[in-house]
Amino acid sequence: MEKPEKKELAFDYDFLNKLIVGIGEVAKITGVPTRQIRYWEEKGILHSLTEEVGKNRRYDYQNIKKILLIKELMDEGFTLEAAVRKVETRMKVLNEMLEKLNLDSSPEDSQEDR
Amino acid sequence: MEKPEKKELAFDYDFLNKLIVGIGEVAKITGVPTRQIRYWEEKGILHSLTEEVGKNRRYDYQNIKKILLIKELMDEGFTLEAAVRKVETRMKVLNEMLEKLNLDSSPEDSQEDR
DNA sequence: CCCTAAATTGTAAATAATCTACAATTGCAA
DNA sequence: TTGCAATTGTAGATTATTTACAATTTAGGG
Repeated sequence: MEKPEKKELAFDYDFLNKLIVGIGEVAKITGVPTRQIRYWEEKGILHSLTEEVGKNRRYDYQNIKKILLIKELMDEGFTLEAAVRKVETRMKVLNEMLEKLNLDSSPEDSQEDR
Repeated sequence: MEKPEKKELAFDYDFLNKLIVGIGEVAKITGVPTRQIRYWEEKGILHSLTEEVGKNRRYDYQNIKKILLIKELMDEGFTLEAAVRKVETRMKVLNEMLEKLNLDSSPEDSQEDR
């Protein structure tokens, strides 16, 4: 059912987990300007992984995904608040999914071909 | 319409494609210090997506993957050169795979402007 | 041990990117 | 028009990255 090659790429939950990105890259990835990202965060919509105030903001996969989803909805005409409300439930699904996948792959990994 | 939830996470090739990361984040993700990443690049092993000299280096999924693979091999005792040689073939497989997946998933993606 | 080349590391000075905070502007609906 | 949500602008300070030159460590062969 599955080729050995496939495993290599499909899929890198491990990678997604380690993923950390600065605000500039998030802007490039999502198309949402840094200024706007900071604004959303200031409103409590996003929660970046900032270590301490003054230090640069860091975003994980979930954060980036959330930004993308909100942007999509707003492009369709939703207000920020409505978009956030709508995205909230999708994020719950996403989080549960990631959590589940983590449990599967965490116990003892990386004994790959060598 | 076309959104089975499963596809949402599994698998985000689209996301991997847009992914761009700064050198600091790459270091945190891979565990390879920034100084060493620059050294490898200077040797021609890596090719970051730097727009112009003086500007910050940017890395995509393939770059990060390559760094991770090289690091793994070196941790096992390979020299840098040997590790690079070994990784080169794996990267070819990875690239082909990504390319193929791109062809499959690209038509779905719509407006991207702004 | 000595030598050589590979591999890595250190650091200064300049530049790029991000930070916070305060203010201004736009868009829309009542 | 008024009011509020949403966004945008920017100055000045701070953090992160850049290049370049040099020093250090590591592994093998002689």
